Amino acid sequence: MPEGLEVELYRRTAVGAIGRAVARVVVDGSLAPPDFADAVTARVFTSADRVGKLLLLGTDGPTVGLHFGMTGRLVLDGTAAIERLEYGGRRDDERWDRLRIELTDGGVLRVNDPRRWARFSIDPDVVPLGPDLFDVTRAQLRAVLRRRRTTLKAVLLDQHAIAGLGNMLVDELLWHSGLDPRRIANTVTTRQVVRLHAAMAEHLPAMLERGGSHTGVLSPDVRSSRPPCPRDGRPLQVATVGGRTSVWCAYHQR
DNA sequence: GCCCTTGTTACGCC
DNA sequence: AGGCGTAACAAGGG
Repeated sequence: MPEGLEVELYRRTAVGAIGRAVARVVVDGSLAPPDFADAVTARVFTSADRVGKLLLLGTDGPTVGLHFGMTGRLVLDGTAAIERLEYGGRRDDERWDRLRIELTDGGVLRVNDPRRWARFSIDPDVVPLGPDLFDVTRAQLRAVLRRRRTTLKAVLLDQHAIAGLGNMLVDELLWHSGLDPRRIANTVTTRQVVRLHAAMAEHLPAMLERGGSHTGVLSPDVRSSRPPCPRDGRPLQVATVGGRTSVWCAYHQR
């Protein structure tokens, strides 16, 4: 599913639309504001940025916001940013195109989303989002955890706290930093915050290089088949924490 | 054919 | 008041 890493790959694909003009917009009206198509038509793309899971396409007019939900894929000129998306559809079926931005040079920028959880916006408000997963400082991470009395898992999934982490990335980072997802956030020690921040700095870029949030130790097949913990051979636990299925090792994550 | 999956929001509770 | 937990949502796939 598109977490911050996948959306960063989408952003890199979207860079290919910079300098190109929009001829026509076809959009699923239930996923965008009423003025969306008019606001984008005849604009020229000027930039491709990202905050958390939100892709921001600058134009010579407004900024276009694309959010991909759980199964949204970005396709530019027939080339998908990610071919095989975890939990995404098996095919790139035309019926699942929720947004088609046809360019004057014959190219097309599409969002293909089987489950219709993508959302499209004009000049989206990024203020409520926390610091981006790649930019968050150790001090920011510490401050965010300090002021919350809910589970570590819930805080890290909260886009207002840190923008861009999803279920799989959070489990992966907690596994690397030896922290139990059920820990109450404001009981995490400074030393543990340092470990968590170091895990983000090391593993987020590494997973991005490998192709996304499914390339970690707790990969989707590990999550389903549940072998012993690759670190210490103890059984992995599975339970709902922070409202999401969580996988962790009760031996080395405390 | 039931049930799992996810990100976000709405809502009720304490 | 406001933080927290949970249900609901869509729909393909196992």
